[in-house]
Amino acid sequence: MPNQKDCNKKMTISEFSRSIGLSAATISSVLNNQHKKRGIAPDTVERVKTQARKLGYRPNMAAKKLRTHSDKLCSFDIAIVTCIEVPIQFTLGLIHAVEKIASMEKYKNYEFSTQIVTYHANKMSEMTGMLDESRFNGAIMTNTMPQDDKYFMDNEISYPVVFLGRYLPKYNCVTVDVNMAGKMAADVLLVNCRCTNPVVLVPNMLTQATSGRLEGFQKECEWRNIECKIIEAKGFLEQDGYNAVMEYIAKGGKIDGLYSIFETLAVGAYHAIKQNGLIIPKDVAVIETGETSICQFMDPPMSSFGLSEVNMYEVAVELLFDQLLGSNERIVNRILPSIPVLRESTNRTGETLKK
Amino acid sequence: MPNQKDCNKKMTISEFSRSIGLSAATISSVLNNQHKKRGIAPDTVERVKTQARKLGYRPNMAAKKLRTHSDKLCSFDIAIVTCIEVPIQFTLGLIHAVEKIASMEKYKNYEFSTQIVTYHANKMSEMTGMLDESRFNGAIMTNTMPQDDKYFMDNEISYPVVFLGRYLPKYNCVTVDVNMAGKMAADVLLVNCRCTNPVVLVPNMLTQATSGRLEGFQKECEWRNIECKIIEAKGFLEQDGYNAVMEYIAKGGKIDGLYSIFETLAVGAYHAIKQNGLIIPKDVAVIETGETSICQFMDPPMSSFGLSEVNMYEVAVELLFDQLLGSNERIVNRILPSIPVLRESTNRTGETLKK
DNA sequence: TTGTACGCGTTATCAA
DNA sequence: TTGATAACGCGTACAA
Repeated sequence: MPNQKDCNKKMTISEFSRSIGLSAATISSVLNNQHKKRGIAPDTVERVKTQARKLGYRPNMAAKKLRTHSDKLCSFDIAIVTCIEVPIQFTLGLIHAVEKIASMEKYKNYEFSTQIVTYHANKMSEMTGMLDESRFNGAIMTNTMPQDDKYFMDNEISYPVVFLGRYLPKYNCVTVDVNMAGKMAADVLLVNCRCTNPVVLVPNMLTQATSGRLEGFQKECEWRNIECKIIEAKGFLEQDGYNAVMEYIAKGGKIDGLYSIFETLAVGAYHAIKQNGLIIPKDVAVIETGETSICQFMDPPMSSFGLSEVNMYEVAVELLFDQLLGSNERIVNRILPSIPVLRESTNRTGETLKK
Repeated sequence: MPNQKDCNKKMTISEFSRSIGLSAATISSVLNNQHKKRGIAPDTVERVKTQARKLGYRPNMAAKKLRTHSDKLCSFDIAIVTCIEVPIQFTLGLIHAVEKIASMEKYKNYEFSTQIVTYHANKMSEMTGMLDESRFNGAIMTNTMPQDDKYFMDNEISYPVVFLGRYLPKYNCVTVDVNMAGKMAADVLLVNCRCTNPVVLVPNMLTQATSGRLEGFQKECEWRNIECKIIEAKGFLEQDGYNAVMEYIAKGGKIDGLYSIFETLAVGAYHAIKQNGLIIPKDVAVIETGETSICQFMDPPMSSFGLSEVNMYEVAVELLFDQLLGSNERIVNRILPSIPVLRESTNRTGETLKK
């Protein structure tokens, strides 16, 4: 009898049963601590436990749940699907949101089990079981890349799904008005700060959200007849933002205003700007996308785009839950406003900003 | 026939079957896009789809997997268990680690499905199914609070589990040498920086890891006969760290060195220190626990404790996987060294630090 | 003290 | 074109 480690197929309780010469019922009761109630002989208990360890037997969860959860409350398996390459702050927000929404009164009779599913950028088509309802009952998709979006448009997901931060006409979406955000960022830099050499800092992979911001920013610059440079970082991390800006300045690139369309990049950019002896906001005004908790603790506090009082994650999760319960048939597209939160990094008038 | 929304019990395909007057097999094939292959009549297909939407029918994943995945490769359900109150950067590292370790050659015949399970601080005892192998085959426990640790010591988890960042004798653990970290932090502040008014900044809830650091720091201060003050923040967030330090200074508290045992708190503390006109490191030297990507981009770059080349998350995940496959019976306790990464925030000699 | 038989909800196969 | 039936792996009531 090979143990689990040497065997591709998952061992079942009946194989276990054969290997030890006891019935499956006996084994089951021992492994679930029911042996006292059932009155199993102490040395049988020991034999079973020892053999379980030796074989590396692990019960099949699907079978176990099927048998056990049947008459319990109604449960759903949901997934948070995210691309592994993007720093997954989003995922955190979603996990918290699931916890919070699930505890709402209206869902008290339901149980939600959350899976995390990761995939590689633009490789969604290589995943199996994403279109059919064969892995989970519902999902929130986030951080998808253009190829992935295309895959979902060319094909059809057959279960409730909410796309977060991107708009795909066929599906439920919760997005922010990214074009508007880009436009407003440009307005802040060009009008408020009177920048003449604005620069946009972007990651090397553009999602629908990030490219929308870039576009909004560029259009506004164009309209105002001001040239706008683009710096492409080699990834999504602080270090990538730092490297990109250092290189740009070293090459003599001009800059008196920076719009970072990804938060972590802005943190690195801040450092690069200061290291070049430039002062924020006097020499370079900075604004970025993604109002997270550290913005106001940067030095100087960094202007950003927030989401007012609405929590994007909670909106997405509640939408998914309602779709799961089957009330809404129609496709929902919620566009949340993107509100600029102006701080010192774009304050060139020297006025004290109200708290 | 009530739809899913009005019914506590989960609707099954046979109820669906009765409600529409078709066999379960027919319904199943339609909902799984097998109707072409099976030659189902077009209007039957339509009827089934319509009814499915009307009823809000969602298949039972456990049953589906049981039937479908049987002869596929061997799969395990694992969980990342984390307390909801703590900002879950740890969770992120774990998710990435699972992705990475699962793709290793030695696990190519296995499939891992990752669940996220959250619970409230010190309320582990109120969770169901955490001791028996009834929800997942294995788990990584992190961010547990003292009461939770006690619960796990008083009871027995019957499946493979790895505790991350805390030491519980009965179980596999991957920890860092927190006492040593606390001691070294004290050495940096007291010896290198010659601080005479060291302060420790702690969150309001102490885990085993955080209290170990505090203890190590305090002991070292005591041994050197220097008094050390403790500031307790009201939570784990930047804002909490900021508030706590502002309040301490406002009350006339002395401070010329700060050890923050939680990273986000340090970010807020930085801001508070600067806002009081104090200069880092000249007036206040700062060091913290948790080498994350933003440390080196703070102004000035912040000293911290890192984990050298070993990735704590990956160690934990690989340990769990190996236990799942049943090779190791013995309990493993891996203590990883905590390496100080000194940057400008503790550099009082004015020397240029090597990169 | 242990084994037998059944059913959980689904899908694949075969029969009609 | 559709329905009946068996089987997936497990837990439990009941029989032995």
